[in-house]
Amino acid sequence: MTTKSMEKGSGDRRAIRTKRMIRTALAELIYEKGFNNISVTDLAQRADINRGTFYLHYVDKYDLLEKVEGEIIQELERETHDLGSGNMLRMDSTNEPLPFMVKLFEYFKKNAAIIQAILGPGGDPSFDRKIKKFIEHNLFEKQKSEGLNPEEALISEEYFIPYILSADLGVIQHWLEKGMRESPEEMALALARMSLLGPLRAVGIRKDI
Amino acid sequence: MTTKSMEKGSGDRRAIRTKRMIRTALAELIYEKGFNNISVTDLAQRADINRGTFYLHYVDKYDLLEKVEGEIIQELERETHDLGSGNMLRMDSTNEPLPFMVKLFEYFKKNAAIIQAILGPGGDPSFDRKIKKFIEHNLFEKQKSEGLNPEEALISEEYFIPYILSADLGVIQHWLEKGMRESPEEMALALARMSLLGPLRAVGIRKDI
DNA sequence: ATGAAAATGAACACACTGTTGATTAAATAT
DNA sequence: ATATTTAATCAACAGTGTGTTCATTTTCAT
Repeated sequence: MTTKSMEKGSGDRRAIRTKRMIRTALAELIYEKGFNNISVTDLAQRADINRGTFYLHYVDKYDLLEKVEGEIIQELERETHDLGSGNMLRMDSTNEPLPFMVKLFEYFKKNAAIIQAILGPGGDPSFDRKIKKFIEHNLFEKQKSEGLNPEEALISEEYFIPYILSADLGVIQHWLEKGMRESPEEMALALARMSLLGPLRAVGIRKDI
Repeated sequence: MTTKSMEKGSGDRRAIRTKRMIRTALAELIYEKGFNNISVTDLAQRADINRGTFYLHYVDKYDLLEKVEGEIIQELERETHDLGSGNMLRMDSTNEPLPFMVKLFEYFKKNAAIIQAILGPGGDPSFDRKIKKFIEHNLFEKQKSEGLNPEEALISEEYFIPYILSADLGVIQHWLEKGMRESPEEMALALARMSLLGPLRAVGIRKDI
């Protein structure tokens, strides 16, 4: 887009420092009082910068949130784009997690503070959808209906993807909130098993079906 | 609490009318511009009432949202409390949906406008949790771990409930957004099958496991 | 060391807030 | 049908946060 580097003032130490402090303040404040109740004044105070400085980098607090979310998605794409072929529909072992899912849990663990804030009750309800869309692109890419036999389908094809995506994200959130006690590998495996066998059989009940 | 009826001014026709108009305005405006960007002034204009009148009923817009959400949960409880025994863990037929789930879809269809607004991207991220908690109380009440054999569990018991709750709500949201083309019975049955058999087998892929 | 870029501090009009008091309108009760 | 009670209106108020500007100071890159 721009002719110079890539964005206005992203090369300067000060600008980077300022943005970092604003982002940290954002995570803290969302967690403390919810995004709704945050003012730019709050952010500036918490980040220990002049209020005017905030407007040097962001239009308003919504612009800030949007950009932070965008950077998270971009970073996720960067860290997972080389993990191709790990398609959900081809997964056949209940003893090996999908590499993509492992990476996902690892990234979430690494950036738990800001992600938990945005995904949490005081966060942004639209981020949920952005994450799901990202996961969908990676789990069900292209060959969506390959190997799918409409004759044998017990349910409409339309709903099993939202089912899995929501389930996965729900488990991720639960894991985050409970302090990330399990390893990314354990979690990714648990998800694979629940989607393959069904949550009820995977947990040991209902092995009779 | 109060000695008189139950709440200040809830018996008067005018008060009821006003509240109804404010609620309708709320649903519309959330849908249009998101709860974040709504002002009390907006609500009053859209509902065609004096701004001061709003403050006669609610403290602020957050109070309004909270009360609307509370009423939804209360109404749900009222409409489903007689549907006992429909426990998820005891469900054994893949041809009969849980009555509780059918009722849930029916209620959501009946109140689609406001619920879609609050659950949607411009809505309240904490409502998600309230709904899930309500569903959990009804699907997994009390006898949580009955019939559960820890020896045979492939995954930690802790995660299958969040898995199912998130999956269910995700499917409900998808159904709402796509215009509620399927009947509540169809949807409840699809959910039952996916949780019993696993989403992948239920849709016709992966019958080999 | 010098020019460029970022951060500061103060000031500004503006929009929305939440409250008040006086007045009008409409519902309920008898 | 009228009296009484309750809700809604209207205008005005100070208060808070907004987004912008401009002159000035500080820091960075080279």
